[in-house]
Amino acid sequence: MTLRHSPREGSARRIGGEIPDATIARLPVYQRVLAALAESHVAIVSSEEIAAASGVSSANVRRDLSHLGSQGTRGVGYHVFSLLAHVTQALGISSERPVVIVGAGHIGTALAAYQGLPSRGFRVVGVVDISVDRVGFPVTESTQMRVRPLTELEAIVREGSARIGVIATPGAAAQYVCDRLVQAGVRSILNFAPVTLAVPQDVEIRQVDLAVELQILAFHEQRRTVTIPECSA
Amino acid sequence: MTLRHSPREGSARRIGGEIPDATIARLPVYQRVLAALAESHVAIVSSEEIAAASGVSSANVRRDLSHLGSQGTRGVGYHVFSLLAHVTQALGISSERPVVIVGAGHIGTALAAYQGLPSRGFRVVGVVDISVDRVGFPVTESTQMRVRPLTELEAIVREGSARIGVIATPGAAAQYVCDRLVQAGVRSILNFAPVTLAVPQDVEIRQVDLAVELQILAFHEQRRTVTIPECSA
DNA sequence: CGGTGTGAACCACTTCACAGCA
DNA sequence: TGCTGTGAAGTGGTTCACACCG
Repeated sequence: MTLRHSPREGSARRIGGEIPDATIARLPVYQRVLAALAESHVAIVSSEEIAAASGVSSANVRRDLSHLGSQGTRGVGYHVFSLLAHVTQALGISSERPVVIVGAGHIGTALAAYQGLPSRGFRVVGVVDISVDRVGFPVTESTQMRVRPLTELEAIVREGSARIGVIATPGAAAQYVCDRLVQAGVRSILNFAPVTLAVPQDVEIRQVDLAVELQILAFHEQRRTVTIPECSA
Repeated sequence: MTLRHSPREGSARRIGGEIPDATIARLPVYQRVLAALAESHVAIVSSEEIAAASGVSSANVRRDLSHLGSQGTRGVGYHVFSLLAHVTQALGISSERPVVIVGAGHIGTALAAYQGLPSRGFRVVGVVDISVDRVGFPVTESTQMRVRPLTELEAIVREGSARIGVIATPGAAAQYVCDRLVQAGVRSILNFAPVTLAVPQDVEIRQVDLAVELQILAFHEQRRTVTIPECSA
């Protein structure tokens, strides 16, 4: 799932275009699709094609893109390169965003090893863990980055200017780690631990729980087998 | 993120209570919270308390629970055990759901090793990979389950009666694997590869893209720094 | 033509506010 | 008295349908 924690940042107006949250959640997908098209030297694309490649309705794609004030050509479509630039710009990939990862288990390592991060504007400035079995060892085979001790968390955040943190620890440690991240100045947290975290209002949390995703699938699966699949009139 | 693929299953009515999707996505969270309370031998809980522990408003909790036709006591609260039973029952955890995982990289391994799965009603019946470097080796240190070759995918699905599959492969392989899963009879797929998959209408896909989650955080992060944080009247 | 951009209708979900009951 | 359960109002997002224009 993806809990949205703060119902609506009581203050904090948006910039010009007033982009809805639902649109923002889709922009990265469009970006990926457009990047692939650009790679294939496709110059023009229609909302219908973007829709098909993103699993969204074409009307929704057009609405989303209109929020960026983006410029398609009527009767033709969108210019892939300029649209990609627009989307990328809206997502703010201009600068390199430092990210710190807490927990060098499977998920933490997966994220640290993920090839797609640099191209999306992220740089992992450190992976920390509490276990002596992991500290000092390379994060993955393909990197020379080493896992650092939890004690260095604050130093890593400070030196790397990280404002985004990832919690990939067991549930029991999550709130403690969260507090330390917030204390160190991290403002955005991606939490993989299966617990609800308490944070100050100005810190944003995104929750990803793998078991929850499976449970949602299972629910629909169950319903499908109980319900009559085709029910006309 | 969590793309909802089918805008609304054109057919397929819901059962009695007509439970909304948004509620379903929160039920697993309530389940977790209630299980923890039960563990602590708490007998009664109010919607306010559940709300606090789940990061949801109390009105929303009450509304959600009312969809299950659940029975709280006015002036008192909910009986933890019976409510937990209700929620669990609604999620359909009665039976053990077999799951097959494709890709024994970090994410696939993380899921296979996740302790929380059995208690939520899932059983991993197989982990397959195409790489000779992984096939035959134990999935994790703590299991005797071994990674099996991709060629055995269909056999594993059949023998394990798996109707849920997880794709944890590189993007390039995802559609191919997806086709094979569907062909083998899998009806629900959790996809971690950063691609949009094409599936028949009766197959449900849930998409989890770690980079997308980070990008959404980054967007808000950016906006926060650009916008005036406190803007009264 | 053909595809964008968008008002307007529609829909799903959330929140408010309070009646109703232990 | 206090908390549930729920009509009614509010909010945000999606879809429709078509005017508009290259």
